[in-house]
Amino acid sequence: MRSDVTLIARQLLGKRLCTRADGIVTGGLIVETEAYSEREKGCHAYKGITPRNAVMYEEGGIAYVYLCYGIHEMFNIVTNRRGKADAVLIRALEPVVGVDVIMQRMKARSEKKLTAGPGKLTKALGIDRSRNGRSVSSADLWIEEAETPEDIVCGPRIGIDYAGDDAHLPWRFSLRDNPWVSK
DNA sequence: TACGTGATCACG
DNA sequence: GTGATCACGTAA
Repeated sequence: MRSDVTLIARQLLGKRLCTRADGIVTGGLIVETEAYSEREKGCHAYKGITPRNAVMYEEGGIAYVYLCYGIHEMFNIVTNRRGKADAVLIRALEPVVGVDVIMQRMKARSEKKLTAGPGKLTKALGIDRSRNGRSVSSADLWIEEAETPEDIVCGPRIGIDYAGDDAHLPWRFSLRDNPWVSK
């Protein structure tokens, strides 16, 4: 293993995720993540490789973006070595860079809850499936060191009841009491 | 709590 | 081809 996906999910908290979309830079602090691994039933790669999940099997450091419920783009970071399908879903951000643009994209008047949820933050940062398989260390999509989290909490992942026992794994991580964490 | 929404995948 | 399902968000 390159590194355990749950460790990487924790380490991503507090970092700043930025994109350039339509020539505009927006970004936010990562405050909530979830880990997924091919060895548990919550993961898209549990039953093996398919056209959709193929990028999860690539060398880590690229994006896995897919459409969920026909509406929402979901943004993950692939984390393991080639052939080992692990990924971290980014579930919530605290908006920091280009907040005015983010508010326009979200058609919001208040900054509240702009990016609290995996489907919302992709819209806010202009991430869609065209980013699938692209590096997360590029001029259009990158991660910066920012804050060192003081208090991380974990719990079961959201929306994966189909995973049976694995739905109870405490693989969701967030910053304690952070107001930008999703419901 | 209910449902929109359309890609995806396991069938045949 | 077809149909069930889905790592959500919003309205109510």
